[in-house]
Amino acid sequence: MSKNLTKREVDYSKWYNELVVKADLAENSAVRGCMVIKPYGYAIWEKMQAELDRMFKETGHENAYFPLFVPKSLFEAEEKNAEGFAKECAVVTHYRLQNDPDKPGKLRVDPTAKLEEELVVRPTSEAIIWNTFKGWIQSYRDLPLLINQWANVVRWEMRTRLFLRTAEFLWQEGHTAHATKKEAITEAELILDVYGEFAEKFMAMPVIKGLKTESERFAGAVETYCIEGLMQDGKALQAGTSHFLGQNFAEAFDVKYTSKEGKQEYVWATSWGVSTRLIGGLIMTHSDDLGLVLPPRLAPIQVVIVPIYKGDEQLAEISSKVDVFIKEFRKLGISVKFDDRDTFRPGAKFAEYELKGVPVRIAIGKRDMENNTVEIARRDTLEKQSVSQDDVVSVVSKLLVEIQDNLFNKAISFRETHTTEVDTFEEFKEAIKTKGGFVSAHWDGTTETEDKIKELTKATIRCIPLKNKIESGTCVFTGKNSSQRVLFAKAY
RNA sequence: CGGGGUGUAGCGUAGCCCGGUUAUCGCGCCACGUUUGGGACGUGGAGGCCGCAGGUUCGAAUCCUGCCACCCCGACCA
Repeated sequence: MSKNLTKREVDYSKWYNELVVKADLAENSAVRGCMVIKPYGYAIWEKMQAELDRMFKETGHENAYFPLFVPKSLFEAEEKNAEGFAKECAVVTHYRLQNDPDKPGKLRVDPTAKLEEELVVRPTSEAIIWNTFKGWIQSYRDLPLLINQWANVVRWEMRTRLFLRTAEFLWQEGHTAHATKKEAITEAELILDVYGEFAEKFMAMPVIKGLKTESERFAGAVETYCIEGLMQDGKALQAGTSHFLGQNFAEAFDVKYTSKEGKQEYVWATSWGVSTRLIGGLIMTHSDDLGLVLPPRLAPIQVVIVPIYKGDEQLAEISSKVDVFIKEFRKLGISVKFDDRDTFRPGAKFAEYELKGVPVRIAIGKRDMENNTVEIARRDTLEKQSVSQDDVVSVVSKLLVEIQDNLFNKAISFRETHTTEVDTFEEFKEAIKTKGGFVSAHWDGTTETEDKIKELTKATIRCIPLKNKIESGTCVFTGKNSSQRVLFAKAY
């Protein structure tokens, strides 16, 4: 499984295990595909959460929390949405266990404790939230309603893949209600920009903003916007989506408001989300054979200091110097860890922090103490330099910015060299098969053509880029007229 | 749900075809000592219902039957 995370055939299980272990309850297939996220992996998620949460709040959104369980009758209210998720819902049917009369010491479901109405474990929360919004919205003065929820959801996928498609995952889901169509579309696009900025500025993962085709659209949406990243193995990753829901949910849940003119109107809606899949994207965008490579802005530990010493006396001397650095780093908001464990040798520590993707490592030993220097190593290029102790803090803080930029630039140039414009289906097949990455081609706009191409090449339309230039051409498959290119790729 | 594969210590494995003492090796773990500028070394030690249940046999990790789990490839999907 972990081997699928990048193209290289190396054993990633070791560093992968630093982040996550799969839930593995003996003899129990029920939790297949769920994750146990270990503290270090979770810390990355917390960093992501913090930044996204800040960005949502800066754009006027508020957090709230809604139930995990959705009564089936609510779930099925918006038909397309219900139909789209029906195949992957976990359902609660009973509320009590009892001792099993046939098997002492074992429990069974109490057959008398059957629920009147089944409860769906949320695969997404539109239904329960819109049922609640009905009570919150009466007047145009109640709008816009801009709500976000941090939560877990469950989607019972047939096949799971760690971080990218787990049965249970953590995410944020935004749900908004607006007075006008225009305002709702603006909101969906605003969030897409937030996601794009987060991906590029924080994750250093370049993304293409675009629109989904009809077949890839969210169930119940009028339009689905997305950001698409490109992983090192040439496969695309849908990293976030923002949906313009029209009035579908307002109609399904009868959410109306009284306008300034005194008329009853249905509200307009959006929903949007990103999940722990982003951790998978982060891993697959930057990691190398030595382990994770984390962009400084999301690294739980930005700088690690490893002392090299013989005996307590040397350690004490080094520690008092390091204490000064730590104070200065903290003053600048740089997270720093001093690893003075005497149970591991320096080499083992170096390897460990490379595995964990810590952007900058400082080593300081007796020799450095004599020369008033430290050794600074950067994770992205693995370069080392000797720096005067007087300059450590300024050098490192510049280096963190440089690493962040370098990771982004590297990923951008990877994407550039793995994006191919083609005009014939032969070129198309060749590009998908041998090179991977994005293939930019004209498409006649029909689902039939999209399906055929998928069948023949396994590539799907990732998006119709928003910043597309209009150029007339002919569909790479059918030869029909087309006004713009779309991006195809094999995807996760 | 279809097609293929694999289950042996915390992890990775040898042994299985061709049944035969006390199940192999490496990593990791524990103790002591020596070490410490790129994953240290030595000595000693702990850890196994060989996936589960039946069967064949004097004898099963090995052969047979059934079941279970996991992985890969499809269908589905953020």
